[in-house]
Amino acid sequence: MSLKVYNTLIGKKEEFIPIKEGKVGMYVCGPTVYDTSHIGHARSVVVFDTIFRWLTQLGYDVTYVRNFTDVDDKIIKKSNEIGQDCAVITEKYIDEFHNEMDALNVLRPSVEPKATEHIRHIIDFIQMLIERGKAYHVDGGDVYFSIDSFKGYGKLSGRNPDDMRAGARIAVDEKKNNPLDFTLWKPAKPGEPSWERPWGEGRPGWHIECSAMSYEYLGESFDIHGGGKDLIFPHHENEIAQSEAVFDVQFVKYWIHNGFVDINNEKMSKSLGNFTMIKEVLSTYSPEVIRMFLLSNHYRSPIDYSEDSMREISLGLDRIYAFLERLETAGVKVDNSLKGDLWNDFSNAMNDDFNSAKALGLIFESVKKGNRLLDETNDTPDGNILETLTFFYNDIKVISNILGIFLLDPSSYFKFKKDKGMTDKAIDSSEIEKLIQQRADARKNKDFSKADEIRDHLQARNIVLEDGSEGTTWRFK
RNA sequence: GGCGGCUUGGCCAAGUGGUAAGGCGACGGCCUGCAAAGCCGUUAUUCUCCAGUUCAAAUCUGGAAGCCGCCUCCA
Repeated sequence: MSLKVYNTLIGKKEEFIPIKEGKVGMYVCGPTVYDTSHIGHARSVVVFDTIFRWLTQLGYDVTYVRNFTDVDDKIIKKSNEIGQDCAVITEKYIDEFHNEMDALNVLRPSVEPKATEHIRHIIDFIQMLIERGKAYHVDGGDVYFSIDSFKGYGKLSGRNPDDMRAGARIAVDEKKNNPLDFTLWKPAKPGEPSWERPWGEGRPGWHIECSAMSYEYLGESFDIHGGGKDLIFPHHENEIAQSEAVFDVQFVKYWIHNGFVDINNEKMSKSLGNFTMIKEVLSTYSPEVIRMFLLSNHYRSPIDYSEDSMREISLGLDRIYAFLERLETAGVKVDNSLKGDLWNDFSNAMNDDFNSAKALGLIFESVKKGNRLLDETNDTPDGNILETLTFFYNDIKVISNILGIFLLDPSSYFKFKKDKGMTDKAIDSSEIEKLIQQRADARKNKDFSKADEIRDHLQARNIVLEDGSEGTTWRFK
């Protein structure tokens, strides 16, 4: 089965055929680095990371570009507010972004260009647009893209420029030929980051960065351009206009857009004050839980963040790790040469527009089947059953490298959870061990009321005891 | 106002023409001194509603209702 992707440009799934055989050029809009990243940023990055991994798995030589917007009004505003140099701010948030993405198991893209390091290319790009009559500069130093000079404007977002012109929400700017014309270059105020240009000292607009940088690394025409749904208009529409106005060839073949992370079924927004930051989530849940959550819905659908949904995902991840641990205990070994039905089904799911939600369902099915086989053989499988279980184990391991989850050794996964609980709750394990020992003595003497008393006491502190064949262990509720 | 999307069991969710994956929860069982955990089993004749196309529809068409997003910075 070949890869099918949903292309925003045509509004449906189609077969993925790269422009150059065996190679894929992919550009994804990265963050504007002026603030802490939220869980919505994480979704976009994790989704495209998974897509990047899958394309690589399929054997494509992928050049993956994800930019940093490090010159922007919001950065300048922040700089003025806190009295720090823009470069200091952007460096800080780039570091933070990298740390968080590393924690989430996100692979570094092939290139991570910064706008400020490509001003030369941006200026050249604007110059080409002006020369072709697609852009114009006005008194005061602004340079605008002329919407009317590009006939395809609106083809990605399905908008008609004439309809939009009537829209009351677009502020009319006397200097623009058409109210929809957008900024390519804006004049700088004293003290702001700026670069010298024939048409005035200033800085680039947001949209032109991506056209210039994608051209630099991927050329006039490339395979995949991604980003959040909210970027379709105007950002990506404007990128198409800029790039196609200059080169006169199709800019991007496949446009891929991810849905939002909602809070209580609404988009996160400043006005609602419902942002959930990545670092906040990381302080509560393991990175794999977050990653699994982000991949548990189809990438184009909205996904609702809540404590409940995170708890559910966390339990599901425990289930998978418990199965892996059980396989290891039963002596099932990884044999990388084998690929089974699970891998096959998983591949089909990923080839169907990167359906990671379905893929996770398939894994749970295998977990269930595998547990049943282990039950039937009293955890001492051999022959065909051992082979089937080896297939499961192998396939899950290979899949873990695509989804970026359940990569840990099961025992370290469970140990991590416990250690984290102890740190968070400031629990001293030796005290717990002492109580467990007292309870064990009571049980030996058949003094069950005392034993239960100790257990209840610990339970009140969110500590649950588990009596196993090799003694009592404890964990957090 | 223009454009787009969504509505599947108690909750989350996959499923784009062939007769409802999966997770959480709940209930029953195994295990246990009793529990807990783990495992197993059961849990939607039905997919917001109405009409239509079809041998066949959650899936296609038309209409209604509700919800969400974009049109301004936004992943």
